Amino acid sequence: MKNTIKVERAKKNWTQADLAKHIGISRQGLNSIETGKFIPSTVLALRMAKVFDTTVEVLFQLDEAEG
Amino acid sequence: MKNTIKVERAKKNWTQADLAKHIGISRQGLNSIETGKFIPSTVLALRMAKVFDTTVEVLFQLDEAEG
DNA sequence: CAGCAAAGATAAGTAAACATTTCATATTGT
DNA sequence: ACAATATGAAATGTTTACTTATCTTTGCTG
Repeated sequence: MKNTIKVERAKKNWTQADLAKHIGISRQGLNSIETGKFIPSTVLALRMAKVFDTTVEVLFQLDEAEG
Repeated sequence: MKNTIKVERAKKNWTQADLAKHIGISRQGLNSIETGKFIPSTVLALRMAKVFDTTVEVLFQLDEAEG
């Protein structure tokens, strides 16, 4: 799964630590999500979409193998 | 977190087993998601939204404590 | 009423998410 | 270039998503 977290973060000029704090996870946890090391729960995805004022579908995109 | 999986399933006249097969998880796993026993991964949420031709936000709603 | 399919629930086990700590490597400002 | 800050990443440990199996309940249909 791909994501556009870094882009959305840049729009708000937030660090990983900033975003992590907003959605209630550790900085390292967010880093692992952002770099695709693990799949976030739907709660986290919804929280992220909310703070970025966008949708889960915009933030996360399934790739071929997952579709 | 609340969800409208049952409603969407009813629209398509699918059983839990049908939906589970479509998104690639066990029937019991889907049952546990549908009844709120655990939070699905974003991949599953996106797959569900896709097969129902809707969005993750429509299928899953954070409640107060999670918002 | 019998019998089957759909659904809910629970227990035990596995895999993966997420935390914490720590260290290395950019990137940026002065 | 130097220092401070931001990011990437690995090891270890805990929690939780998810599987498989089993049992019960509900509702439908012969």
